[in-house]
Amino acid sequence: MLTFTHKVLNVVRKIPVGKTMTYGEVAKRAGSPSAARVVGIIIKNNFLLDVPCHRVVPAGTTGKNLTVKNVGQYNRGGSEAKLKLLLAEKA
DNA sequence: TAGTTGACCGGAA
DNA sequence: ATTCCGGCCAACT
Repeated sequence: MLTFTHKVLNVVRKIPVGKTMTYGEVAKRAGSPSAARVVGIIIKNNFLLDVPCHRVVPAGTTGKNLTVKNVGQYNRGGSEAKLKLLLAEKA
């Protein structure tokens, strides 16, 4: 029934490799521009590899500002692992 | 069942 | 420039 959760997962799943999308953008695409937090919660509770949660970064985080403090949290190996993955895919 | 928290964002003081 | 507030929806207690 395509709920917010499903939409968010679907959107994140569509993120191409080497690209990053902000929580706000995902939330916007999901149907609720201000529900960026929920996006994090959903992704956090979702452990499927189909959803590249490590490609989702907080707003203002660009390829230049990629730092442990800017990449945001990660349910797998912490911000460090997330940063590593992003750098590896972005290259 | 209801209340509180939470991987955020944008605007305001 | 920094700090505070409200908002959205799902998961946890």
